[in-house]
Amino acid sequence: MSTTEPTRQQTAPTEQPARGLTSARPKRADARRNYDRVIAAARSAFTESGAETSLEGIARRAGVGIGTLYRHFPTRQALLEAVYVEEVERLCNSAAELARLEPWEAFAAWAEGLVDYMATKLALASELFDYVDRDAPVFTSCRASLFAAGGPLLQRAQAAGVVRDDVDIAEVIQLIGGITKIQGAEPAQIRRLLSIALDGLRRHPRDD
Amino acid sequence: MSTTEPTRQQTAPTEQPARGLTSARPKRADARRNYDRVIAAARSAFTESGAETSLEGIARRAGVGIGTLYRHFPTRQALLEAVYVEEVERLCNSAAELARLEPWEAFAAWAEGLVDYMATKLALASELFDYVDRDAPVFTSCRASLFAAGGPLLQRAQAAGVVRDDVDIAEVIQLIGGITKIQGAEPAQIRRLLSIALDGLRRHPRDD
DNA sequence: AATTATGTGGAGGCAGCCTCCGGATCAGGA
DNA sequence: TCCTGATCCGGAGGCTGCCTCCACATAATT
Repeated sequence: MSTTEPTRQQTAPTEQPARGLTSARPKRADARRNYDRVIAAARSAFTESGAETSLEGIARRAGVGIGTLYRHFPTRQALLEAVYVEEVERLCNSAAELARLEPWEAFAAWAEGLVDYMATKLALASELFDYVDRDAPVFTSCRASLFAAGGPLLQRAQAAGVVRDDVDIAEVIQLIGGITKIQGAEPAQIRRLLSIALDGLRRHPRDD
Repeated sequence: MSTTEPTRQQTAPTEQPARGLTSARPKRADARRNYDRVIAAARSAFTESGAETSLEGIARRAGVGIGTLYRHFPTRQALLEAVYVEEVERLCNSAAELARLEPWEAFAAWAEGLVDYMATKLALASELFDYVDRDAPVFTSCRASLFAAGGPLLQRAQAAGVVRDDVDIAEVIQLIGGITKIQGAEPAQIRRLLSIALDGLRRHPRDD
């Protein structure tokens, strides 16, 4: 198990993973305005044209110079991340509400939400999931957020005996990430594939 | 406009899908020699440095001019495909031998072989699977080969009642492809994730 | 209003993609 | 063997996108 030990920090004591993820926003008014403009332009550009969109195009779209874009996001990755992080935060917040459902239902719903969501942001997900477990600074904490959000749901399901207990949230997310990255498949089909994978995770009480 | 659309005549009037996968080889001696050189260089370059390798580098490596490379492979895709096709053919041929095993074992073994194999060729697979179901001329027939090889194994397993029968080979391959594309995971971990997914496909005779 | 810290934007250097065509090379006939 | 047309080679060059750098502009502060 080379990569970061997944089973480690699922429940990490991260206090406000939800807010502190986004890299420090600039302070001056114009800087902040441009920062937001770039993110907005990037989000729509990535969503529409995939992650291949040129950064120069995004800058143009945002009405700023290419230099400004690079000032805020020194790397293509950084920009991808900034956009991605926002989206993930939103997703994580949904986990809280799912706690009301039955263990399995909650877990499955979260997984489905993840895929569903990713389906629309495939461009981002596809590019970013490639860097999971790599030297991704900000992305690591983002992943931690996902863990923190999904981990409890998984553990609850495992405690209830409806999910095999030899998996951790990192693996589940990787599995889902892999399915998410299937391109050329209808959203409905992806959901079906997910349900198959979930079925592999499930453990029927009277089973075995 | 992400990718250019020179997807014109790469295909040519392909006769047989099984053998004619590789695009028509050139006729003149020197041309054919260079064609083979480029493919060889591309294979090792892609395997070593991932699919990001520059075409110019491949041309240099092959000892030919960049123009020559483009003459034979008008598109980056075309080159990727040419290399990929050869590999897939080899994989497909292995399916025949698996027919001796039990239905489930044969099916699972094939799936594992697929992942195993892809793991080494991740660079290729990752890039190419993105184009599944897209306007990929030659690649389509290549996929057909995969279907032809894996389909019977799946059907046999379904007939024996050990695999749920509401899936087809295309979905299975997509599922596996998705898992294959999980990066940052150890081969062993990927195999575990596959086994989970396979478990979702499996149908125990006394189950349900 | 003046000063200073901070931010802007695009020119420019670099690399990779791809096209184009003058010249080299091959194949077949005299 | 030599000639000749068909075929193929290869790299210069145009283009786009990545990223850096810095003279200039603007917000914040005094």
